[in-house]
Parts: sequence; structure tokens; C-alpha cells
Amino acid sequence: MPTIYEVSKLAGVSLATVSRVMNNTSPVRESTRKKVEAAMAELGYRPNSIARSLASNRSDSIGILVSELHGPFYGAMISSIEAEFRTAGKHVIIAAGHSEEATERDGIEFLLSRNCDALILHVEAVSDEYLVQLKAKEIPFVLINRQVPALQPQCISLNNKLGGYLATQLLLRQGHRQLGYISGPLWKTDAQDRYRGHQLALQEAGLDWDPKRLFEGDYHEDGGSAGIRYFLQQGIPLTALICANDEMASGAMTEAREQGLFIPQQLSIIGFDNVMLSHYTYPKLSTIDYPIAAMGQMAARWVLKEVYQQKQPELQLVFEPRLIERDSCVVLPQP
Amino acid sequence: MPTIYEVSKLAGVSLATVSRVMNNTSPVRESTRKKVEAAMAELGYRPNSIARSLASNRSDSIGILVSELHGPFYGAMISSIEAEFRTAGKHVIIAAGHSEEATERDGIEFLLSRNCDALILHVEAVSDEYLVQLKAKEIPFVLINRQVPALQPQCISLNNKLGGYLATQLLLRQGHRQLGYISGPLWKTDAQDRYRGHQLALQEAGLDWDPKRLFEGDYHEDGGSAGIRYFLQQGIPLTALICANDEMASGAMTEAREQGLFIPQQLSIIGFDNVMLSHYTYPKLSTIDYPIAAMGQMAARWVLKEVYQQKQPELQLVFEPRLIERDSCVVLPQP
DNA sequence: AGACTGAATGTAAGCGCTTTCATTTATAGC
DNA sequence: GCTATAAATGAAAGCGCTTACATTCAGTCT
Repeated sequence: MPTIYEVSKLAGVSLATVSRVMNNTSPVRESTRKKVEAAMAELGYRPNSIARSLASNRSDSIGILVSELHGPFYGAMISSIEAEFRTAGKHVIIAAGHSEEATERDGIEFLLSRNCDALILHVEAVSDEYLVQLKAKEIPFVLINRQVPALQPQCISLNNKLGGYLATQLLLRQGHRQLGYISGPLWKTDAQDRYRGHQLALQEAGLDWDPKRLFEGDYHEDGGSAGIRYFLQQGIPLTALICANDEMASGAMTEAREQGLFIPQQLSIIGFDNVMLSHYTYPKLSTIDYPIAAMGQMAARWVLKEVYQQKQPELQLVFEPRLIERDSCVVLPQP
Repeated sequence: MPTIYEVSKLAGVSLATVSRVMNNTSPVRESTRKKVEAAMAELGYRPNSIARSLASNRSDSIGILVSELHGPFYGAMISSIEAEFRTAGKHVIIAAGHSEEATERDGIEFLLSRNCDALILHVEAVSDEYLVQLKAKEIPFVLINRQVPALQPQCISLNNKLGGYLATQLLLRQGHRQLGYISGPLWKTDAQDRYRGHQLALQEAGLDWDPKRLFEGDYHEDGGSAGIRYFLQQGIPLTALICANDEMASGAMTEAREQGLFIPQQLSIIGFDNVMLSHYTYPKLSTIDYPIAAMGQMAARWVLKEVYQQKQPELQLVFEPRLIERDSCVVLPQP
């Protein structure tokens, strides 16, 4: 475990000069640089990250706070972030907030205590006020999937309204008029926006909005199952169903099948998110792609640009969803 | 940002006493303790983790190296590890090795550079020799899903042979005799062991081993598809198929369906791992459960016991798989 | 009260590195 | 060669905390 002191003695220079060579912070004569590098190589010197961090109050690492460490959504996000930073020679430190305020705060504090140079936050429970205060403390962070009006230039999000619109428009284009909609929990902004997009598409098609054709689900599989049972019990005729996420779509497919319906011949179903499961259902699920990997990558680029002053292509803050047509939606047969 | 110096002045004690109160390292008179605690509370003092780590060469955090940051297997593993440590008041730092030797080494060095107290390693590419040397450097670590003979007491693994045995036995019990097997890449130990279990079950049933009924897949969906095509092209009659993982089983199901086979009426299929996708296939996939969450939890307990000297229930190093019967395997109709 | 011993606390050095300011060296111009 | 200036380097302090060893305090026994 050689230290900088040993390197400086072997190279015959001061500690400060070794530091300058390592960090390229000031000009160093080429001949001096070579002596230092040779000494480092001979000793197999590796700088102590903790000491560097204490002295410099930086760490060349970036903290990521996600709601969970498992699940395709978060996996794709952290994976794409990590890949971007790996290329830039930086490390990530990941913490989980579990969508609870105290745990989210604890996670953020953990990351800050490790002197992370910036944070990428996917948080739900902490208040806008807390986030505004975080910015006031000069802590650099970027938010994913969270809109805070006062922090707009550091919010990366998806145009959920457009996603709901696209999903609905596909079915309308296929001739469906008897549509059902299983929403997420409507206190959530993304669930509201997705539903608004659905309503907009209906309006443009000259269809009336009918509250009976909305079922508020929970973003889990059970919500999809319950939605199907609700529509059947209400005797609401459906030829197509829009689910506000893929997991509920999967639940709806299973329940519809158990109720004797053929998918997609009797009921077309479309989901939202394009998480991994949509590829494994039978029939394969049509869905709206949530470009979470691209958004994670953009968050990483934001940090590289804003915090490390690296050149980056133009930053994009609002992402658009994309329609993924698979097998679960078909053209309505002509009457 | 109050420091320990400010706390000591306000409480009227030395730095060392504040440290003792914080870390409970030596006895402190109760009245002194109360003064220190009051000063800390009044100042809103939070110790600087970096400084603590530099001075003590510890960090109250544990490093986890996984092959990937995405995917249900790794998600479940790190999630269960994190949960166990969260309960114990510790944090995890996660790095990805991407199954490449250089990246795995870089990840381990990153974790060590953060003074992680121990490592939990899921590594494939680094050699046994490297791991033995790591131990020689007195670095505490536990391996998941890796057997290194010289490091046996710190290896947590699955009895893969039993899993292959259980999968095969189910089908034999259901009356199937025309079995196919799609293995993982046979240079991998787990793929070998799973296949050995399959062979054992055949042997016990008095069936001959036929090399034509083995197709070596790649553990990806394409491997499953290719396996089906191989068996069909060879004109090998099958009533049941064992796939060495769920992803290949999914590919096999899709391909069989495209080839006009009904699942499970004409071909029963069983997978291995019980990753999330097995729940979403149609019909739902029978599989062998890989208790990765329990194994991750056990790795965490190993660390808590061996490194932090906390009391833990008896440690378990070898885990047994469990048969999960869903809808993709049926009893062979009587001739 | 004094001596002894254990408990409690303080002092000082150090963990390994960064960085500011002082000092030295090198270069250019006259 | 001398002067001025820029480039390069060194010395010293400090980042915030831990901990070993020295010192002080408190309790018990004679």
C-alpha cells in the first residue's frame, strides 16, 4: 500500500508535485512528470480514494437513488446510467428509497456522506419543498420521472399524456369504439397524464367520455384482473382495453382468458411501459415504450455536462413514448 | 456542517470523548454522555463518513459485485442483500462486473477503495487464483454462485444437480418417456450440474441416455428456439422438454407454438430459475425455483456474522432448488 | 488521610491526500 | 549579464475523525 509520500521520495519531488501529476491540476515540467510516473509505476501506487475525497470534498462518483433495486424498470435505468458513467471513467453509488420519505432521505444522506459529486434521483415520497432545499444547499442533482416546477431544468420526464393518446389512437384506428381504460392510481401525476391522453384521443375521434369505462387500478397485476371483473359485472361491452401499465395488462389478459374471452379476437389489450414481461405474454403484448434506458442515459449526460463541464450533445428533458405493436391488438372485424 | 470540534467545545469535553460517545468504544460517564448528546442534537451534528473511514479504515458499508445491474436474477439478489443490511443499519455499495475480468477487477478495486468492510461477489471471469489471493490479503468476502475449492466456507451456491433431477423427475412421474433436454453452455459448471441431475433421474428410471436428446443452448431465448428446431429437424419424438433455464423455455414455447405444437397438450415444457418471466408466459411455466433472494440474504448474514461478529442463526452454504408446478407440464395421456 | 486501582478523560499524532501561498527556476527582452 | 516575468515546485496547513498512551478523577481499603 504505497502512499503519495513514498512516491514523492522515490521521484525526488514534493507531495504537491505528485498530486499535480496525478490530477493534472497545474503545469508540470515534462521531465518531472516522467519521474513521478515512473515512481508510481515502480511502486504500484494507487491513490487512496477516501483520502482524496476528504481533502477535495469530491469523489468522482455519482449517487443514484431509485425506488427499488429490483424490477425491469429500475434495472434498465441504473444499468444505462452506469454504462454512460463507466465510459466516462466514473463510478456510481446506488441507494434505494423504497418510496418512503424517511428511507429516501436516508438514502440521499448516505450518498452525500460518500461525497458523491452529483445525484440522480428517482423519488416519490420526499416533498417538492425538500428538493428545492436540496438545490438551495448547492447540491447538484437531476430528477427522473418527477416534475418540480421550481426545478424544471433538472427534471427529466416522459410525455405520459402522449403515451395514453397513442395507445388509444391505435385502437381507434383499428376500428374499436367500445373501449375500456384501466388507470393507475389517480393521485399519481403519471396516471393522470396517461388518462388525459386517452381522453384527448377520444375527444378527437368525436367520442363521448363515459365514466363507467374507467376503472382505477393500482399499477399491479391485481388491478388489471379487477378491472376486467368490473367491466364484465357492469355489463359494459368492450372490444378493446387500454391498461395504464403492462403489469395490469398482464393481469387483465389472464383474467379475461379465465372468463372465457379470446385475446385478441374478442378483446384487444394494450399496455404501457414495454417492460420485459410484455415480450413474454401470449399473445405478445402491444404496448407503449417508456424509454427509461434513454432517459437514464440523458440524466448521466446532464451530470457530465452540468457538474463535470464535459461537452455533451444537446440535452433533452422531455421524452416521448413510442407505440410498440405486437400481437395483442387487432383490427375490429367489420360488422 | 458542524464538526466534532464544535461539538466538543459546546459539550465541554475532548474530541476523543465525543468520538467515544458516538462509537461506544470506551466507557463514558452517563452525565458526560448526556452533555455530548445534547450538544450533537443542538448543532444537528452528523459525522463525516469519509473522515471516519479514513481514520478507521472501515466504512459500515458492504460492497456487492454483480454481473449486471439489470435482470430479475440480480435485482432479486441485490434487493434481498440490501434489505438485510438496511435492517442492520448498514449500507451497500454495488458495482457491476459485466462478466469481464478487467471490469470485475475494476469493480472490486472500486469497492475496496471505498473501504467497504466486506464484499459479496457474484463473479465469473476472475480466476480462482485471484480470489485466493484476495483472501490472502485479508479481505473478507463471500461468493455467491461460485465454487472455489480453497474457499469453500465462503461459497454460497445452489444444488444445481438436484434441480435438473427434480425437473426431470416431474416429467417422468407424469408418464413422459420421450424427453428432450436443452442445456446451458456446457463449459459452465451450473449447466453441467443441471444436466447431471437430468441424467441421474433418467438412470434411476431405467432409461438409456441418448446424446441426440441433448441440445446445448446458450441460456438465452434463441437457444430455446434453436433447440426446438433441432429436435424437429432430427425427427426426434418428444412429449416433454426440459430447459436449463426459463428464458430458453420461453423461446422454446414460442418456437413450438409457431411450429404448430400445442403447449402443454402436445409438448410439456419445464424451465429452471423461476425468474419473473415464468409467471407471464402462457401457459404459465412450470419451473425450478432458484432461491436467489434467500441466498443473497444468507450472504448478508455471513457478513454480519463473520465480519461484524453479530449473532446470526446457523449459516447455510448450499441451497436446494424447489419444484414450481404451474401449467406448462401435464400428465401424458394414456396410450 | 494516604495509597492503590480502576474508570474516565485528555492530548497529540496520524489516516493519505489536496491546495494555498511562498519560493525557486527558467525564459525572454534589453 | 541583469531584470522582469512566467512557469514550476515546495512547505505547510488542513480536510474531520480515530485511537494509543498519558493523565486525571473517583472509589475502596487500610
